[in-house]
Amino acid sequence: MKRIRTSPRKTPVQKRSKQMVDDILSGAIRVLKRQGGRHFTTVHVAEAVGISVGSLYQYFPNKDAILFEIQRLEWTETSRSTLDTLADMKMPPLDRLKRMIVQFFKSELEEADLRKAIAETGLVVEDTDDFRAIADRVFLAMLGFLEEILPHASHAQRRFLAQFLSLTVRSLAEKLTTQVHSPAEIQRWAQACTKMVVAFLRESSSGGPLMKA
Amino acid sequence: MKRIRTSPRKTPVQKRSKQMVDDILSGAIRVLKRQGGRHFTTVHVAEAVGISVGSLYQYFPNKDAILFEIQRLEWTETSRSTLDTLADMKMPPLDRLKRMIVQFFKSELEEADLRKAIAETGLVVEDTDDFRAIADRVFLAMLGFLEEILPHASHAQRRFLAQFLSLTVRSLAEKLTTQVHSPAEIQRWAQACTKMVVAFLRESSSGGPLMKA
Amino acid sequence: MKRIRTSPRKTPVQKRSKQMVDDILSGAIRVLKRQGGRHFTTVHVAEAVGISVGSLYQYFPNKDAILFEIQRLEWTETSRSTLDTLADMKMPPLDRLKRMIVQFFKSELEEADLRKAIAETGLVVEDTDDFRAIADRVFLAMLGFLEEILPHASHAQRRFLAQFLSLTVRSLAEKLTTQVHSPAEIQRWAQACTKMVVAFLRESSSGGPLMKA
Amino acid sequence: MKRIRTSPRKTPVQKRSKQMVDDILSGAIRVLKRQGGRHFTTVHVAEAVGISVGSLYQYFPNKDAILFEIQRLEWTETSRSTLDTLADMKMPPLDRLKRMIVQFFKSELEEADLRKAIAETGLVVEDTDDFRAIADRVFLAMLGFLEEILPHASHAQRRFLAQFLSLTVRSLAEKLTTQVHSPAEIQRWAQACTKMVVAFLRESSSGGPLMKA
DNA sequence: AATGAATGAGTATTCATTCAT
DNA sequence: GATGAATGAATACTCATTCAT
Repeated sequence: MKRIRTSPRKTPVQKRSKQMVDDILSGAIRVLKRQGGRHFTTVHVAEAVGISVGSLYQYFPNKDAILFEIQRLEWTETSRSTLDTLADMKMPPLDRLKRMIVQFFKSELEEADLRKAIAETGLVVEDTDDFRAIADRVFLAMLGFLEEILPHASHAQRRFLAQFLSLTVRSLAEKLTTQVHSPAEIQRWAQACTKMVVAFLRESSSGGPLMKA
Repeated sequence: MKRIRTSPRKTPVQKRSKQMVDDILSGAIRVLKRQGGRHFTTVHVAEAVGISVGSLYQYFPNKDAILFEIQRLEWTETSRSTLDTLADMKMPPLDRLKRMIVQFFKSELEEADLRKAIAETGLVVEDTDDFRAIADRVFLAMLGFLEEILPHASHAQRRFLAQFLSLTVRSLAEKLTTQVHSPAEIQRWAQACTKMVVAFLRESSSGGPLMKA
Repeated sequence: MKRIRTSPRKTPVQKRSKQMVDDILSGAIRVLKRQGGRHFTTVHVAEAVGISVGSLYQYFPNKDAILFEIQRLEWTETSRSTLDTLADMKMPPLDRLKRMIVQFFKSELEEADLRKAIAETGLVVEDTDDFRAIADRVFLAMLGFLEEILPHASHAQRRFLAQFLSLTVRSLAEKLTTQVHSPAEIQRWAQACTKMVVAFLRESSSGGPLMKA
Repeated sequence: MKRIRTSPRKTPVQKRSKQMVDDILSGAIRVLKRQGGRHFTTVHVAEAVGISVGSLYQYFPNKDAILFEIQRLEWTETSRSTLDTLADMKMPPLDRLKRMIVQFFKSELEEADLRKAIAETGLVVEDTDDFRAIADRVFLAMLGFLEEILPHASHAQRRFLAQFLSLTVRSLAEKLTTQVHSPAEIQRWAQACTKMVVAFLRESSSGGPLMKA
């Protein structure tokens, strides 16, 4: 089982390197979107960036590392903006939840073709430390949120719910956006998703009060 | 966009051929599970089956067709047993739903490593006629089920719900089983899933009665 | 250098065999014309004939032998009708020559696509006993013709001329018909060819008389 | 109908590349002459050149392109030296014609085995732009020559003659040299060919004067 | 005699990665 | 640091020929 070496050969420190890494990643994304995952080659990427393959390998130890980093960034970015919303105390909890879900679905829609291309690539990253780190962050945010709205639930129950809800929303959004591409439709699904999740939460808080929306 | 040619070059005749096709598929599955999707090659499969590459190509037009067929069979089988449960009139509706979800999660768990290997292969089959045919069958069964338990809902509403629920359950089950492998855990998630879905249905039937569980 | 085994594994004696051989050859010709030389395979031929590959090999020792036989037959047939004309004593000699050339060009035109397909096959047969046998027959006929019209030339001179004229006409006709496909054009070239040949003969007979046309 | 892609994937830069291309071509020619067209494989060529297959493909997009280039170069070279002779105003016209024909036959003799090997390869290039470009150049040169010696002929007549003579000489030389390999014999045939052509030209100029020989 | 499934060597082509310049 | 030519293992697929039934 081929381990994915993710770390760049040499840690990029200077700004120049950071810039280069970014350029490579956007070049790679361009190649993925344009040619699909089956034609994603290092030479293509280097060409798209306007550098040589050799230079590419100065910043990434191998091809998979590039794909991996693209995934990681997308997740990081999506989860960050998503969690910001969830933690935005200016809104009532359920509004935040709803907003977050809609936002998340939209952002998954935007990345749908990229995700498809990465899938064609054969890269599978679900069981990776970096991935789990992000998932953990989401988990914690969700846990915080649940403490807010389900103060009477047991800790264990909230832990489970946090994972359950994250995974449900994420998996549905990912799968959906590979099949449906109309923003209006996506919106509708996001609303249904919200409704379902809320119904579930309400049920789960039975006995205890669910905060009002 | 490379079309997947599914049908064998020559229609295999009789039982002997049927046997051969089955052997190839199980060989292919063995290779996938043992070596992962990245080493799934025609030669490996032929070796695993104990035949020559040439013979392989007598029964499948190309490598993708083998993977495709594995997927198709898995889906067909899973959806069939799943739908049988949903239509089993000996049980009250919500019991059937619950049972179906648990069953579905279990069967996805069994196929988890296979699905991962196929994913590593880079094959993307979501937008394929065969796939959609199966999805349609599931959709219709779900529609029938919803007519039973949500008799007062509009047709359009039921259509949407049918798609929504199918996709939700399927995407959650698939994603979950790539990460969690303990049957007990899976069971727990399946129950939560059921609870969520039922809560959602109850909410959706508000005004009208939801059959008793 | 791979020798071409031309003789069938077992000499076909009965009518049935003769018939079969013919069927195979016409099937092969059909395949050549339809699919071109690059896709000329034994299985295709067998299918076209409506028999099994195994049976094919009952009548021809290998694929090249089929191609070879097609060539041989075409040559035999073309040369036969051609030589008949040359030997048809009812016409004055130069009329026969002219007629023969025109006829030959036409028949090469008809076979042009077949010849192209065979060429794509990579079969080269020029230096083969069977080929030389036919060439010899043509040579002898031409020699006879030259005795008629150049009675005063030396034997050696006539021998050379016989070969020269045969090869000239044949090579021109073959090359021409791979490039020009309009019958009218071919006719025109055949006439020019005749004129050239006659001029040459007249010149070659200088001193002695060239028969009147 | 498979188009032949001639240009290399990437334009090779500078002299170094030019050298490499030349090396590959001579290696390919060596392979063709040594092993014949049936064993002309990319691996063999790479070995003969002393490089890897990968490098081969840096300079030629596919196998056919190599063969094609060999042919093209041979034609270019042969036609060039041939046309130089035909245009060499220091000699009287018919001497130039004679010399050209002899020269052409000799050069075809030298390339005979190469041509045979290429033929065995199954490559058919007659109806290709590059080929026609060369043929056109020959045609124009011949046309110029005919203006010189047949000033009274019509333009149309000269056009036809130019094509006719080119094709006649070329086809005869090619065919002959696949069968006869003695330089003395070739010489003799070239002379006969010249004589025939001149006789034909004389005839064609009847009425008008043909320059003195 | 006929069949056609099985064979497996053969081949073109790709592409991640290295390393001399 | 940058370059990009060179590498060559990897791999899908073909097809002439055989031979058990």
